[in-house]
Amino acid sequence: MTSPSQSPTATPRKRRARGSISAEEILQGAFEITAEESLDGLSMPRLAQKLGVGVTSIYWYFRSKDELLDSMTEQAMVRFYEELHVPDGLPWDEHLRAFFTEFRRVFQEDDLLCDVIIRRTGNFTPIALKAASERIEVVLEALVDAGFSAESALYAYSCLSVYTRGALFIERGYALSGRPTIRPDEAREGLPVLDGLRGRHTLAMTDPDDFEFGVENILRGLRVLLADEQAAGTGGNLSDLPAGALRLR
Amino acid sequence: MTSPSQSPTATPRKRRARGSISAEEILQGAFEITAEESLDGLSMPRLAQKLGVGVTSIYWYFRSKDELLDSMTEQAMVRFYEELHVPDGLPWDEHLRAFFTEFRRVFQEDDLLCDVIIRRTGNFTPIALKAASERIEVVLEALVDAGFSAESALYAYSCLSVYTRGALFIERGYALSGRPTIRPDEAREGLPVLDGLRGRHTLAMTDPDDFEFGVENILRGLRVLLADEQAAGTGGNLSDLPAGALRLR
DNA sequence: ACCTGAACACCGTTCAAGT
DNA sequence: ACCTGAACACCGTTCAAGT
Repeated sequence: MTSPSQSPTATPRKRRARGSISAEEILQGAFEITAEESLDGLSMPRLAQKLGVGVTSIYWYFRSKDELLDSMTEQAMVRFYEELHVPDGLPWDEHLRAFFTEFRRVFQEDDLLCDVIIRRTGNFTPIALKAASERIEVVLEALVDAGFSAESALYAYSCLSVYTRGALFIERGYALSGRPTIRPDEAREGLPVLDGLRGRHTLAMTDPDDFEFGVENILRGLRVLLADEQAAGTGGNLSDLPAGALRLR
Repeated sequence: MTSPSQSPTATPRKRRARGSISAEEILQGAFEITAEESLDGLSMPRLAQKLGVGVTSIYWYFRSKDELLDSMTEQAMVRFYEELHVPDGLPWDEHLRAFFTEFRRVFQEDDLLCDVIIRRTGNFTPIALKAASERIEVVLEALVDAGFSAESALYAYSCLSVYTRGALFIERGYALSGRPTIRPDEAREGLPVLDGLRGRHTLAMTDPDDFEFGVENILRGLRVLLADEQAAGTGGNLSDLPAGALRLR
């Protein structure tokens, strides 16, 4: 009555044929469970049950749950870049804005991708890293074409990437905690500036207007940097001349 | 031989007296375990064992592990701000730089604080939120004194905060994954810009020079914003005049 | 009012088989 | 070569007591 093989007459589930499972099928099941609830709801027993397979069978295809997650990340990475649509031919700053706005949009709309990519940065396999690098390269080339040095281009990308992923981390953390995002205003009592913003501004720091400000502000900084670099760079190794020194020529 | 109460003659651990445990003592034990290994190593049984207490006793003081973690976050918050030393009297941009550089330093040097505060944003209790708000207010006031509007001050703080916490999230993710931070360079093959930076720049995006660039670039953006705001703001509601329009007076 | 062990429903993983 | 159940060492949490 309590055991899985209930009474002796009930079928305890047939043994599956030799080639009847595959890594691909396991991965698909894992994605389905994660999509239905969350990554926390994904367990080896639940997955085995869903596939109609003994728990241990999964370990033939994936040495550990971690290895399974790594494969999910790789596969999700491909899916992510397929969904990331950024128009061509934009000026560099509009390009960055479009790229990171879209970057954020895709992850906001798909918690699964967020859990399996953003929250697993640091667990990227070489394959996942390669996929990311290829997409980053495209953005870097646009920046270099616009006049940034390769170094500055990567710094610029990194800054926006860390900012955007930071916002996603924080937002996902709120969602997973199950607590209300909008916080009680008591925390602002006796704090004149914060209290003055009551009603106009939450402390979430990741609302749409926060994100827009953040991206625009980083772009503002990059524009100044580019102007400085171009002013200094045309004559050779002049990067410590004051900005605009060459305009006198 | 295998059971905790080994042979009948061995002491199975005495029953503790009525007032012999306290929430404070439990919290302290929880911090010790977390400091010795990591937050993942903290479990209710391990904690009970460390305290010489039945597992269930902890549940008298904390309704759940989550509630215990919430209390840890609150207490860590106080500790964090005690360790955060930012000099007084700096100009606003140097103030922000000092604040967030120090912010990052403290969390980098103390994984426990990082695990219990940064990685638990979204789980802040009203008490934790209050502590944070009070410290944020100080920074906001410095910005308002420098001429920023209250809105811009909070946006500015949020941008740097999200960026800094993003960097900490990512770095901690690398550390916890146990994988090497410096990645194989194969991912760069066939990618001219990234390949050209080989050896000079990893893809971690959170190295010290990355962070410095990110903060400086955000400050650059804020300087332009402040100049625009001051130019537009002196005459009243002129925020859509082009920057510098009032300088002609 | 406080502390307790036994028990429940879960985990991830290993082992020694089966076919 | 692939699939299996039993078993191990863990979890967080609840219950029905003890004192």
